[in-house]
Amino acid sequence: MATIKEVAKLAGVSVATVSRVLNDSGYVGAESRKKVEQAIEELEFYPNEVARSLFQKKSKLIGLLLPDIANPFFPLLAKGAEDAVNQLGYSLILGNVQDDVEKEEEYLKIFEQNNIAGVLSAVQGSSKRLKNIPLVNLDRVESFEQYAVHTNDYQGGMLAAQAMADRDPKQVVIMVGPKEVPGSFERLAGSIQIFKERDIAYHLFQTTSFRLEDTDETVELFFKEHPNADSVVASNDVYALAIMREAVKRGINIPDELQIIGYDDMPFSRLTYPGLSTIAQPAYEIGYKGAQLLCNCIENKPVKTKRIQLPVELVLRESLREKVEHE
Amino acid sequence: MATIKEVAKLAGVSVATVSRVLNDSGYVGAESRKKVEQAIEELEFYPNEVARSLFQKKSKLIGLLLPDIANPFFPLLAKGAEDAVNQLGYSLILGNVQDDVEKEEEYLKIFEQNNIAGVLSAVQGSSKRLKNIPLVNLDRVESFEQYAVHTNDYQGGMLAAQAMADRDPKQVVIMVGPKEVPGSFERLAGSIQIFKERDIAYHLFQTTSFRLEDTDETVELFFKEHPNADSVVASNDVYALAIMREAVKRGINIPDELQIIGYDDMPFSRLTYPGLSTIAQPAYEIGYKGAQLLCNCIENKPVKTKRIQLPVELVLRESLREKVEHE
DNA sequence: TTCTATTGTGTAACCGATTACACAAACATA
DNA sequence: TATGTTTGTGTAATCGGTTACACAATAGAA
Repeated sequence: MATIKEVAKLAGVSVATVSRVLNDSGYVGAESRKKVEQAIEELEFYPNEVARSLFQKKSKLIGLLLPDIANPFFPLLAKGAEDAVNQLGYSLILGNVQDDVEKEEEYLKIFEQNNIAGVLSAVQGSSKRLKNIPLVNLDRVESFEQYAVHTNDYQGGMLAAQAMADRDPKQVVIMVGPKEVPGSFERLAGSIQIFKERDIAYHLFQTTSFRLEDTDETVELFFKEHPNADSVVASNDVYALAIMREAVKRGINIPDELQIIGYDDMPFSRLTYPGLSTIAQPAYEIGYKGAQLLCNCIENKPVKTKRIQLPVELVLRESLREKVEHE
Repeated sequence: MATIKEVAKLAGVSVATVSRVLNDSGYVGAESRKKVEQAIEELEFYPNEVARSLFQKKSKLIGLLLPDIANPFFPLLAKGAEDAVNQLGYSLILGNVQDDVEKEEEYLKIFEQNNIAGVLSAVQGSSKRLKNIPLVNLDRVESFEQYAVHTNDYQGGMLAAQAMADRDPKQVVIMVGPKEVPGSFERLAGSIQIFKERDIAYHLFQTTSFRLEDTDETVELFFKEHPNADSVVASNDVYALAIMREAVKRGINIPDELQIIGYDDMPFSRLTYPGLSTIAQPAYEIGYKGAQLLCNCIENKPVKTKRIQLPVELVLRESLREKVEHE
């Protein structure tokens, strides 16, 4: 890789002039500019970001913290973030945290060591150690002063419950996501409100993690605790599908004997039959908008709102029964 | 963030001594070492990787090139890579290439600009521009001199075809993956060998991409071209599930009227019912082993084999009929 | 014409680490 | 005791950029 010195030499100017051409800063004569551009072309020069980053104390790298990239919600989010970030001249350092606080801390340290320009975080407490590094929370909201892109979990919980309530549920079970996930509580509250309003009884089933490895166990437990469930509001699509599978396996007809609604609208939720009805979360958008917001912060551009709320949406497929009118 | 200078001052030594303590290099007196360690502790100092990287012309970052992170094969691979790399003190820069050659080139440039230590690539031609940067190909094999971790696609193709051939297929259709994906051809060859040996007729159906967005279109085309297919060897799980869904929707019984086998064993392939029979690719392992191999190259450690081949495995679920013996 | 403002360019310090080299002290060996 | 080796430490150069500052040349204003 050629350096700025070599370019300067070939162009017959000083490194300062080359740098000015590169950054379009300060005054550069037409003559010099041309010579420098030619030299750059000839040497196929492109500046070393490490050197730049050292001086500026700020790199073109953005840290992306994910709870678990194997959870199908996050690749989509990552893709959105990557697209946005890439368009704006940044790149992502991937921090897969596996719901492990230590690993999260470790990554925040690594980020700092690399003069990261900002952090996109879909995990809990990332804000602590970072001093002057902008951070945007994705999906999960920490506190109200922080930047965040998220969805209305309360509304999502309501939508799911509403869809269920409209379909003559007999034995409702609401799966509640892990306590540490702030959204879980909101969703639950939304669902409960609807069921209370409609005067429909419900049971709760607490899941302890969103990790893909734990589904089998959880599903087994679910059927043990709620063998007569006829209407399930699941905490995400993975659990919904897992329950659906187990149900079909047991010869329970979906949706006649057991109807179910998921949460997220994972890409593969429409690949099953019966297709999973679910609350669609705009994972890609969350990543994309979050990255845009972060880049605006990084570059001190005016930011309209610190918090962007994206809508969720009911997606009806075959896992819910026909809607009962006049209720 | 404290610097090495501040540590030196607090400890009453020179920066060189601090550096020696940090890197356990050269001679350091017991007295000095203790003072430095105390200062480090007191200032919560950790070295700036950017400065280190500038001098060494080599960072602790590894580039990860993926064709499409939304394709569920790759998050798993990424997770494996991340786990390994992280254990060895490196971090990943995510390069999601979207099957776009330009974006790939762009990322390779970005990687160079960041003094990347090495590249893990699951995309085609990444080797061109890199001069002295080690690269390990994941899943896809380019040429025989290159480092790679991959599976035996030929064998995979055979396994899939064998499973099918053992189950009294009447109308076989083999879905062939995109031509650009080297493995596709191998798998096809493996499958064809089996069907030829068994004297079973088959049709081919060419898919043009592995991108998640294109499934609907492809499945529609598939049923138009092969309405009477009774045994499908799919090019991956996503297509297999998509076809299964469409079939069930059309009232075609799985597996009695149409049996199907996928490829990959995605996490959600076991969440459907009927569960998808498939050829399991060790995506996580590919990433993990690939990252280990790369790190060994980077650190000039002895490498036993340039190419690691991992086994694939037939996973039987409900999408295939019962095996017919005595054939 | 003279003075100031604008334009153009180079020199050198700087970012925060690593390390070659010089030098001194302590130790071992002859 | 003289000499060589090992140990310990600091100074300064270096990595590849950016930019403050100095200075010169030119243009414009008075």
